[in-house]
Amino acid sequence: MNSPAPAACAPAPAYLDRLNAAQREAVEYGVRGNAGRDIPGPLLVIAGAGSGKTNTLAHRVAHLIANGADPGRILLLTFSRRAADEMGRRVQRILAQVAVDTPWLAQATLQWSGTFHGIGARLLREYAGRIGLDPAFTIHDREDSADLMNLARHEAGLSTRNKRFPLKGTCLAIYSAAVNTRAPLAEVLQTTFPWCAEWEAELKTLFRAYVQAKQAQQVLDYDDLLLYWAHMVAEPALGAEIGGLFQHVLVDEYQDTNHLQAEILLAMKPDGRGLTVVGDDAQSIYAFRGATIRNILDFPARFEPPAHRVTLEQNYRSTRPILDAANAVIAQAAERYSKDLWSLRESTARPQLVSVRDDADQSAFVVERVLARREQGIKLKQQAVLFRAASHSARLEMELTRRNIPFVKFGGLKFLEAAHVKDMLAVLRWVENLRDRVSGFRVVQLLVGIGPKTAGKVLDHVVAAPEGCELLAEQPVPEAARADWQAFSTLIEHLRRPDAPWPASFELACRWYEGQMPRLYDDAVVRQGDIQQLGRIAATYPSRQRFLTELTLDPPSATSDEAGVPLLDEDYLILSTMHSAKGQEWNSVSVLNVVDGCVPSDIATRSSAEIEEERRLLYVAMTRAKDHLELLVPQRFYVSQQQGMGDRHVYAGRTRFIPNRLLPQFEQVSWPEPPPEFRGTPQSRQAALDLAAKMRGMWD
DNA sequence: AATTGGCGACTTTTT
DNA sequence: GTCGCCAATT
Repeated sequence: MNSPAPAACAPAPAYLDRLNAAQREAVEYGVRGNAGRDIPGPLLVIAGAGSGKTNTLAHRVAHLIANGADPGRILLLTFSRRAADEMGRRVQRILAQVAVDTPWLAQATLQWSGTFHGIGARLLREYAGRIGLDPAFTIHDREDSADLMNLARHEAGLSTRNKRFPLKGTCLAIYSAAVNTRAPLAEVLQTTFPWCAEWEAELKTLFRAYVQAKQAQQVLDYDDLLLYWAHMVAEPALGAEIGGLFQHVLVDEYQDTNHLQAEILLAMKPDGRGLTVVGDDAQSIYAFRGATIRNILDFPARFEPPAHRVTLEQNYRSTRPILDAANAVIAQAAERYSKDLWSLRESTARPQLVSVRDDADQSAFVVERVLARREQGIKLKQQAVLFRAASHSARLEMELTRRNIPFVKFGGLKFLEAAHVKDMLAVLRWVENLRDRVSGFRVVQLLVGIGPKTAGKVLDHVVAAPEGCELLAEQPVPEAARADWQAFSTLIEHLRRPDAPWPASFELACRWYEGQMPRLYDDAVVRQGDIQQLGRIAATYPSRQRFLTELTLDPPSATSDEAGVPLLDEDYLILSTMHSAKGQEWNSVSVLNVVDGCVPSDIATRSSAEIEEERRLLYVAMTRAKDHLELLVPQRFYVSQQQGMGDRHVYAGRTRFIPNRLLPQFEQVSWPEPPPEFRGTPQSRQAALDLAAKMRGMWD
């Protein structure tokens, strides 16, 4: 290695100067310039909101590489693909600065960075042969998995009971919760799905059938990517081999990992050497997905000696009044968190608590303020509107569209759930894996004259056929469908050839499907736009398999009002669910519907654990703001549909997370402001308002 | 056997 | 406004 190892007395590299003491400790812990032979012990970094977490992690990765670690043997696990990309960019930027004396460093790129699920998929394909898995397995997204669960549910005769059996989505949620928390079914039912507890035995049977179906069809669901990975590395020999691929494993957002993910890490790095985890227990918001705060709290004690712990408490993001308000909200949590955040960014502007009449006024207010701030030079991209559920922004979206303000919405995305997009993907997935029954069932029924019965027969024949000669053309389809079937089977056979070019074969499939669309959908023209959009995405992947895998694991995270990804240099407002806002920051943040029943969501107030998670969610939303924060409190809150068929409007109060004694942290605002000439009691205002004008108007 | 029409139940957050 | 299931119709 031609990199000069820094001597003990050499001045610290310049890139470390920008860090504060705690950040620097986190970056330098256990890193010694000896070409990476000495692997540091386990490290836990508790990084408060806005404390430079991403930057610190990126610096640690760069520092490891600069000190001789092999970039190809660093595994970086992030929460989303977007976070992985951002981290990669930052590491490269830092290395480029270091590389003045050591040019080879500038070439270093991370080979293994991505989400747990993405990395799992990649490892499973590489090790498929060793664990009895077909390397061409396809991956089901949540809806596909639910469909397969439904198939199993019908076959097990569970759909026609006198008593209603849980629906497919619920069954899958129960299954997933059991897998991800590694808890026995009875316990999961008891704690999370008490209303389904009576079905324990039937559910067990169903899950057994579901697993069998997946295996027969060579498909994996999201949970399998973790589950197979965990079982693979639990095998001592394989665990050591796969763990040994990586000198360093760094995990971001560790507070939102689940039991299964922790198991994977421990199996790969049993003594914790080379392991770094970063997170914030106050920002844990994915318990509904099996994440547990215990992972981060119990991390140090899992090792002997315990993991080293560094806490980043200085917040660089928010002004002091914003941080004070956020701290006050989280301080009321039942559990005391492990740090106190502080900021040096002075400001006299407190966050605003804005009282508006209803949804319409809320949207009008937000639009007005967003435009006003843009006038002051704050770009739309630097402003975000956050909300609890994707549907809460509907009214605002209408208003923005009406006033021609471009926006991009993150979270709650339905692009891949639209029927026509699913059709098209099912074609490709069936081509990839003819045993995939969910895809096949969908595709075959696209033809005229073929329904569930024929489709079932066809799929049985395909599976029964000897490997490699499925002879699609000779399937038992009714006379009426014969001609269409010929064209269709030729297409599929053609696409299945190993030398079928990509993305040209997408176009081919697309042309066939577009032929079916007018018959299937009244609004085929609109839907064709989506299919073309899909084609553009497909063209950015090197192969059909990569396209299918990565689209399932990392679906497009945003939609804009107009079809098509907005140009990067275009300015647009950010709309996002609070969950999708994780890890982001904006100059100004508006939070919609800060109302009880919404935050906390009234569906999530069954247990105190759920309420605590909602509190953290509000905390996450508030701490996204740098300079401006406004929380909107509509007095009349529109509820789209609730079980009780009461009013569609609910008069809800301000969220319970901001009780009266917290009010001094906020500036309280009413909107619309009463016009100056009518300032006074509400009664006098109204009395003065109408009558006088009407009297005069009578004689005009 | 496929398709169409109608009725009832449900509607968080996401890899 | 939508999804899933069932009965009537082609």
